[in-house]
Amino acid sequence: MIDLKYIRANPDIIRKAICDKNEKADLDMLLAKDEERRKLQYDFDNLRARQNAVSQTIAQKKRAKEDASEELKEMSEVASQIKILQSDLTEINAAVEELVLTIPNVPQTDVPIGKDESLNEIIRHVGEPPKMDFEPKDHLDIAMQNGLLDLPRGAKISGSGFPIYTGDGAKLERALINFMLEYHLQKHGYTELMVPLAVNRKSMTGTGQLPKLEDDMYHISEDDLFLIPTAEVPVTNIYADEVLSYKDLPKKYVAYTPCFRREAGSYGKDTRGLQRLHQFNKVEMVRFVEPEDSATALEEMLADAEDILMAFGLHYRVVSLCTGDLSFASQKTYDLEVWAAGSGKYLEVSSVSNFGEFQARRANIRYKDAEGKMRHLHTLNGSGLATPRLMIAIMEQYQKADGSIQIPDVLRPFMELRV
RNA sequence: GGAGAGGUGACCGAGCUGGCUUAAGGUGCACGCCUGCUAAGCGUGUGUAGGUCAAAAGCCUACCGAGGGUUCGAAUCCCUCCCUCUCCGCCA
Repeated sequence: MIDLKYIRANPDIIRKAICDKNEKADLDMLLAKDEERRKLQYDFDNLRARQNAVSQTIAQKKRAKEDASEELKEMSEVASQIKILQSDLTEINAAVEELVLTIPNVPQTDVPIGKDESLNEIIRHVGEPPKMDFEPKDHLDIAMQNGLLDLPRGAKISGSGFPIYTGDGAKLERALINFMLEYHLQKHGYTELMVPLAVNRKSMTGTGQLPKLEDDMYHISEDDLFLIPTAEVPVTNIYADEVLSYKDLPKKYVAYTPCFRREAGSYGKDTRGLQRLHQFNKVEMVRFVEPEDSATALEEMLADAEDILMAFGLHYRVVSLCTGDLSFASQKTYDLEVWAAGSGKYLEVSSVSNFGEFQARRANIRYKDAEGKMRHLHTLNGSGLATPRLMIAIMEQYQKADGSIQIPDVLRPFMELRV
């Protein structure tokens, strides 16, 4: 969340951020409630001060066996006033809190302004589309021909968007996950975590999925738990309500998890095969850094994700999201889009974002800097990578004329483990 | 799910027959002093958040797992919930 003091001091910046991000937060209501809150707080504090002072007097008089009935009479009046103020204060604090949580993060100044993805900025292309002397097939056709997927039966047991990977398809999926994990561990210095796949409401609020995206998530009502839409949620929240030392930073974690997304209300578009799923696998990178380091860390994480695509020898492009396409919590985001040769388009396989202190405030993650000052740290995360579209790209970019697939060399050892 | 014990400041830990605790004491940390022997001793300081203020200082308020309640006054009494530990039950 944004610092309330900052909002109060810079309402225009916030107003512009809400507008640029196509959000619908009621800033004026928030400012009015905040004003009201401060008045109440002031009255409450003064009354409390009075009560504390007189209570001391009462205690002294009682000890000296003196009469304190006059003070007691006054205090019974004060106490009832305090009670009223207290409940008003509780109410208004909750209202302010609720409103603050609807204020989106402020985009960085170098983020292109635009209302939707059509105004995203393509930063660069890397590699070349493979040259083929035959008509490339679509990944679903390739997968069917090679027996890698069974989507109808996935749909039967769960619903559409829940894929079954079969035989070598399952093995390839597992190889991708293992390769990416090991790559980030060995070459990029991350620490691996295995984390819960169901998290509570507090965690979802901490990273910013709630309250906005509740309808997009699978919810276990009996226990009020949510299936994670990304490992970002459990991993970022591991330090919620904690105070770290600057000596502990930066922290770099990588975690593989399945991800679950209801994506309420989105049908039809780009849903063929593995393009858009309710359950998919993803290797996620998360960093906790000092504020001064987050801009650099973002570029590093982008490079970490790109390394995977380059290791696979895939053609892709790097996109900087415009304000309208930025997520609620993000200050700046790069997407990596990989070339799907069969369908002739670029597919998003990674999103790398800097959240500044936005998530750290929400989740209450702080650290003591070298001067001993308590500060909110910065969080970042990036997919490294999501597997379904990566697999699409591998199938489509590495297909041969006969419909078979030539697995990238770096994956071979992961496909051929022997027991 | 059942029974018992417990959750106190960065950490350990006292207080828990309500007011003389602005949460004792210790460890750690910071600064200073002392000392020739790989360290110890002594002294001082040491949280977070909100408010007030142009700002700082100062002052006020809140915070002893969370939320309610009783009371003039709650770390301390009562209720609900969460979590941890031990034992039992159930289960991969």
